[in-house]
Amino acid sequence: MLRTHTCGELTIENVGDTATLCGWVDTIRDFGGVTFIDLRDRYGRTQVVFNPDSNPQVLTEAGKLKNEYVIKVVGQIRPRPDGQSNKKLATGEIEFVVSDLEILNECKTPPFVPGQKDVPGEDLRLKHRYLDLRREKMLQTLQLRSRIIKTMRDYCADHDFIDIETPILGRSTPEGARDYLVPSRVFKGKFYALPQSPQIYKQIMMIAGYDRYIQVARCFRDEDLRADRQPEFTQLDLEMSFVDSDDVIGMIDGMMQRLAKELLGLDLQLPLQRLTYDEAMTRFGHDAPDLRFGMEIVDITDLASTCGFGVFKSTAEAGKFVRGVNAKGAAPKYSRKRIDELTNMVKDDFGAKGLAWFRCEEDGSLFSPIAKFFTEEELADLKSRFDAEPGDLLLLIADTWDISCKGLYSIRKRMGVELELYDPKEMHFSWIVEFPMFERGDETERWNAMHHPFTAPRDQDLDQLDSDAGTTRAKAYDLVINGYEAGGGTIRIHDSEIQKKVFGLLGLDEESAQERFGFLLDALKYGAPPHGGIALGIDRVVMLFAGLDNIRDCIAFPKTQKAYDMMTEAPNVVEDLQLNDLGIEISENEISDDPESISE
RNA sequence: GGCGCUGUAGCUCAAUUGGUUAGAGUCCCGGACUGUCGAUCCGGAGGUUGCGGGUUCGAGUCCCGUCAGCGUCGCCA
Repeated sequence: MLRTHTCGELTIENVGDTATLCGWVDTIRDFGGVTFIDLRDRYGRTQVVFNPDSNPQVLTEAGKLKNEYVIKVVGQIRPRPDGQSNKKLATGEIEFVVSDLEILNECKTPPFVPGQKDVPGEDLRLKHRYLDLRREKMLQTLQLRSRIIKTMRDYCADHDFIDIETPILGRSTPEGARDYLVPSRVFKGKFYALPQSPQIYKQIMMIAGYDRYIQVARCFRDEDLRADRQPEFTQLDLEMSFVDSDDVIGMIDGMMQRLAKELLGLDLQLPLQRLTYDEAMTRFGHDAPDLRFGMEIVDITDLASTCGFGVFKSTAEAGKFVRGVNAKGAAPKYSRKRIDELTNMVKDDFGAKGLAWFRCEEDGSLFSPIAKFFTEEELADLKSRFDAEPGDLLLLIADTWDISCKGLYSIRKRMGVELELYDPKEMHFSWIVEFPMFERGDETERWNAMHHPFTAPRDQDLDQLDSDAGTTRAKAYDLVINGYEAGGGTIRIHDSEIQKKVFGLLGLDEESAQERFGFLLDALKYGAPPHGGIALGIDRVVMLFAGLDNIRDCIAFPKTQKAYDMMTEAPNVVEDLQLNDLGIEISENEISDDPESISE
C-alpha cells in the first residue's frame, strides 16, 4: 500500500505517529508562509500542513498543488493549536505536518469541483460522472446502497435463501414491457432479449427444488423514463416454495423491519399495514398511495344524482362518479389562479373535463361558482360529508372511475407536498393486496393480465374465473413505501388446469402459449411445488431510504431521459464489420443524428 | 408521440415594459500574506446569451423551428 492510513481515521490517539496519506487535494489555503490542504479520500478529510519548520522545500512544492491533484504525503500527526479544532471533521482534532510530498497525478482544471456549494447541472454531472461521484452526497448514497443490498442479502442468507444467477441473454419473457434485443451472430435473424425480470428462471428454480431463491438482478425495460424509472435497474428478486401470500409478505415484513432498524434506526411495527386494492382506489385513487397523510377521497355520486348542477347530475346518471377531496386549510393559499393550475393539470394529464371547487368561508358557508345550483340542504350535506371547516377547499371531479382516480390522486399528491401535510423524513411502509386478476384491454373484449399470466387467483375466487372474471382477485401484493411502489409479487399458478383457464381468458390459445413459454409450461408438469415470490426495486428503496426524489442519484452510472449515457456516449454506431457478422443492415433513413455532433 | 419548465463566462446565477459597452460570486492566471478551514486582500483574463430563422429603428428578452437536460401524460403487466 502506498499509504499507512486513510484520510478519515487519524485522531488525537495518533498524535506523535508518523504516517503516509494518499488522496485528492480538496481545498487549498495558502498563507505564503504556511499552507493548509484538506486531503480527501472516500473515508474523510484530513488537514495537512506545509510549513517551513518541518521542511522548507515541501512548502515550495506545495505551491504547485491545485484542486483535485492526487498526492502522497509523509508526515507526523500533531494536535491542533488551542481553539483551532474543526468540529465538522472526524479528524478535526489533529493535523498532519508534511515532511515529504509526492504528486502522484495532476488534474486538469475540472469543470466543477466536488466540494462546490452549488450543485452543477445534471447534464454536466453525468458527462463528468467521475467528478460527480466524488461529491459527498453521491458517496453517501452509494454507500447506503451497498449497505442496503448487504442487509438484504444477510437477511436472506439467515433465512436459508440461495443466491442464484440467471442469464442476461435470454428470450422474451411474458412481461409487458418492450424488450431490449441482442442480435445473435450464430442464428442470423434471431435475437436474445435482455431480461425484464428473471421471472421464468426463478419459477424454474422452484420446480428444481431450490425452495428459497434470491438474486440481486439487473433488469431491462425499453420504455420511457421517469424520475423513478431507469431503462436498466436492479431488483432483489426472490421466490419461495410451499408458501402462500402471507408467507412471502411476512418474509418481506421482516426484511423491511431489519432494513429500517439497521439503516435508519427505525422500529417498524409488524405486520405492516395492509390495504386491499379496491380500498386503495376508493380512498386514494391509486394502487400505491402515500399513507403519510389523509385527504381521502369522498364519493358524492348519490348526492350529485339529485342535485341541480347539470354536469354532476348527468355524470351520476351516466353511471360515472362524482368524487372529491378536502384540502384542509388550503383555501387562503389557493387563489383562483392556483386552482386553475390544478384544473389544467387534471384536464391536460388525464382528460378530465373540469375541476369543481367549494371554499368554506369564515362563517362556515360554502362559496363556489356552482353553489347556486345546490339547495341549502345539499350544501349542508356536502359540507358534512367532507367534514369541511372554515379555510378548507373542496375539489371535485365528475367523470369516469378511472379519470376521477387519476385526477384526485395527482391533486392529493401535489397538495400533500404544497400544504406540507406530512413530514418528508417520515417513512411509511404498507402492502396493497388482492389486486384484480384482469383488466380490460383497450376497446377489446379481451382481458389483460394485471400482473403476469402465471399469477394465481385467490382460492375463494376460483369459481368466478368462469362466471365473472372481472371480479376475480389475485394472490398479488405490492410493497408501498411513501407512495412509491417499492416491490410487487404474486403466488404463481402451479395447476395446469387453472393455468389453461387463465390463458383462455387472456385470449392465449394453447398453441401460442406453448410457442411463447412452452418450456415453463412443460416444467410445471414435472412436479411443480406451490410457489410465489416478489421483486423489490432496489434503486427505489435506496432512493426512499436516502430521502431522495430521483432514482438517478442512487445509481452510479444512470442514463438520461432518452436512455443515453452522456459519459460513454452509448448507444453509438458500430463498425460495419460487426453488423456484417450479425447479418444486419441499417436503412439510411433510419439512422438518427449522432447526439455528439448536434450538441454544440 | 403529447404537454410543460430550463438553456446567458469553465461553474452557479442576475440583467425593469424590448433600449447604452450583458453583470455578480466562484473557478482560472499574476501578486501579497505564518494559523486557516467557504481563508483574506490587490490586479487580470474570461461571452456569437444552445443552434437556425423571423418581427423590430433596436432582441438575452417577443414569435416560429430545432437540439439538449429535466418534469409529466401516454407507456412501464
